[in-house]
Amino acid sequence: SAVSMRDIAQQMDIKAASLYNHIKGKQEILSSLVLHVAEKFTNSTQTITSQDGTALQRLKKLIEVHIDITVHHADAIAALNNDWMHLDGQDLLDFIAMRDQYEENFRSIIKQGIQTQQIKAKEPEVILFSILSTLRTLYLWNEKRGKLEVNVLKKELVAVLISGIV
Amino acid sequence: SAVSMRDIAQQMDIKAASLYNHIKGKQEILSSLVLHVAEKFTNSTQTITSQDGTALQRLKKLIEVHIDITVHHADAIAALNNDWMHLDGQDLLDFIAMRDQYEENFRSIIKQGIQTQQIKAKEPEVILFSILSTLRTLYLWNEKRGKLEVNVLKKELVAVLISGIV
DNA sequence: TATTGTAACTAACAATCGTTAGTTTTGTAA
DNA sequence: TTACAAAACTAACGATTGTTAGTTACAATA
Repeated sequence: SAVSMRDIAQQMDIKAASLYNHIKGKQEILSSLVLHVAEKFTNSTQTITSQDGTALQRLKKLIEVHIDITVHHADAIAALNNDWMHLDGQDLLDFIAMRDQYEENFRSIIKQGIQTQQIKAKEPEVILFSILSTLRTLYLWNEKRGKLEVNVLKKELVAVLISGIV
Repeated sequence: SAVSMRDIAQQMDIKAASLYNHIKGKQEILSSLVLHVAEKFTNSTQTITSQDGTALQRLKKLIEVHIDITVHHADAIAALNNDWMHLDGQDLLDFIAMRDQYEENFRSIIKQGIQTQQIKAKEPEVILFSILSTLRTLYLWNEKRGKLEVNVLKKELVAVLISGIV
């Protein structure tokens, strides 16, 4: 609601009513933005989970893929993070299902790592939350900052999230 | 804008107009929520920065204090995280000044740690961003989850953020 | 040249927003 | 019992919202 249809139209140098020649309504803008990237995230974890590798290799890959998607879809991710709860009907249900699946895949990789003793036996939820929080906020920080080169960013962030800072 | 004055009034079992016997307007609700906790955060970093101790001791203390404030002011922190940009006039300027000061204190502790070699020589901004993202999102996760006991939460989170997970 | 589909436009709608004015109820102190 | 202040109420305001109806401009195709 922070952006009106008239705001959007103005940015496109047309009138608000003209938007309706192209889209069904405001909700469609939101859902096409959000569901599109949500699928990307969910599909990528699904792929990684189904491939083989140690938990740590998978976790590293997961972080790198998340960074890639973030860098290439910063705007849509802003919508996803802040406005997913304003999706309606089936769109909302679909989003929640995808988010749950994404988190569940993430969680299972962490648990696998704890079981094989590659990861220290901490509360898995604390680890999951800590990593996910950082990744989900990356879109904000990446444009504010002087934009590190993507590969440098990956390397540094993987190191900090996995090995800590000491 | 996701919450109307009529919504707020309904939760209080009064009519919207009656709110104006107690407050000046909607903006006052926002600013009193946000500025109050913002001061808490900024004051606490200021105190820690002025006390002595190694960088790592300070960093640990900083994380613990942030967790304390979060647990005790979850609702106001939701407003701070999501709606600080809707503050107006001097309130907005004050908030930004406090936020900048908070981050600057955080940053200087990290840099101090790198200089004394207590902290690995990574990009300080990546470390700052990673820790702050996690702390800022804690309010969301803390109510969703089964609420770990505060001291357990502190111990686990400090360990994950500082020592990593391997 | 005539036709047709795309995409712009103006004007207006019903709903909702924050807020104000003016009035009534309620509880406490004199 | 009276007086007064606090806090509730009703009703309405002007502005803004998403959306629709109806119309016009324009480019490509037959």
